[in-house]
Amino acid sequence: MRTTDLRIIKTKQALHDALLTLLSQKPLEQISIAEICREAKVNRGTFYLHYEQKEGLFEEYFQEIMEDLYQSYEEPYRAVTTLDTNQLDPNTIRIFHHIERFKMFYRIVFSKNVPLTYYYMLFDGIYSLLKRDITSHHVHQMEDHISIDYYSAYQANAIIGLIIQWYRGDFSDSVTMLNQQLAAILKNVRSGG
Amino acid sequence: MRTTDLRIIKTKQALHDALLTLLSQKPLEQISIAEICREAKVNRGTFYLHYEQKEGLFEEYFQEIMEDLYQSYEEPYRAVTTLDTNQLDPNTIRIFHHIERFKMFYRIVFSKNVPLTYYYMLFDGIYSLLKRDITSHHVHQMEDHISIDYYSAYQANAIIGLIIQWYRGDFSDSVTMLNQQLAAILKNVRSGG
DNA sequence: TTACTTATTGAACATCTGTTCATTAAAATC
DNA sequence: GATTTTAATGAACAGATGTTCAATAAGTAA
Repeated sequence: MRTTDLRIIKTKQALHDALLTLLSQKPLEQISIAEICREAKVNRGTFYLHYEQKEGLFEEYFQEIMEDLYQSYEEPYRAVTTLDTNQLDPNTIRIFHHIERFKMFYRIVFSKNVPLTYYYMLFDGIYSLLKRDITSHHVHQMEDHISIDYYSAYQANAIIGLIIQWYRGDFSDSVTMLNQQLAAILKNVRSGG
Repeated sequence: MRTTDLRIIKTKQALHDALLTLLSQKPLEQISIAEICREAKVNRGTFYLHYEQKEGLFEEYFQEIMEDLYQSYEEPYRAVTTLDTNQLDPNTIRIFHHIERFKMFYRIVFSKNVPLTYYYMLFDGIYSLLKRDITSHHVHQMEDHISIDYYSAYQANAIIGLIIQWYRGDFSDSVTMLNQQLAAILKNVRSGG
């Protein structure tokens, strides 16, 4: 099962394409493994050679999306002009652009019947980005008995809380609005709300 | 389908009991609907008359757990003695006792392969408790352009972030530790960490 | 008790799941 | 190009899913 084998690459590509095609027609939970295999013209047994569930296949896409999240986070911050009130955590704030860009994807990730796995993938992504920053920039200012792991989990999931709220309003609020909300919350809480 | 019909009550009770029995033997994802029905001595078609998935059955238990959460939140705060550094949000802090009490349950709720539904049930529970408090106590001190909905979602999910971290360490940290972490984080962030 | 209402049953159906295995064929390696 | 390695196939399996339907029995109401 070396991943460089051309047969494996072809099979996976066919399954990827089939999943994308089907996802444009119906939600993930209504797509069966058998259906994906029919569409991909791949034997069903072959599917189980590479994945355990259709979710595993979906996860491979998610990895690519997470790559974009990391890059969004790294890239220099530009749209500061709209936010006059603060310059806090511009890094954090870029996350909403990423979500917006892949909102079709995140509509799946946040839907009720999907397994928690995807949630954790997003959580882990944001968590590790924040943890890196917290470790390097904030640790010297922090209460010394705060666990960095708990603190990072707290902050990462708080942001996802905003995203959940955003998702539940079908992403109808603008990215700017989300940025402002986060900025205002951080500012408010610091000044002792 | 009136819920007072004795036949319905008996059927649901049998399914509940069967689920509990099976949950003591294996995780939810390994339990099939057919298995539950065999154990409950209820026709499989009858199951579908009341629920769509086994998750729906599990949800009914969750409602009871949520009742306990609400009561935990309401009940007078007692264990303040361990927390000398602050008196902030004692209400919030009582949540960890509740999680601890039902940790067997929450091990299921936070496991990877379970649908997001349960997460949302917990989220909605904490969200509505916080929102009520935020609306009644904090609104006059808050930045006026902060949406209470976003703010509540932020705070509620932040707390769940701590719980996720706790869960991932198999709940080995003490409730006191969690209380201290939350208190320290809130204190830290307020003083401008 | 009787008559009415409706939840439950069992059977059947097409489809899906997860797994196994010998066979085939496509790659990698020499 | 020949040989070796191994991925993919097709067929078959027991069991699960989700749905339908007429028959039954358990409940409600008079």
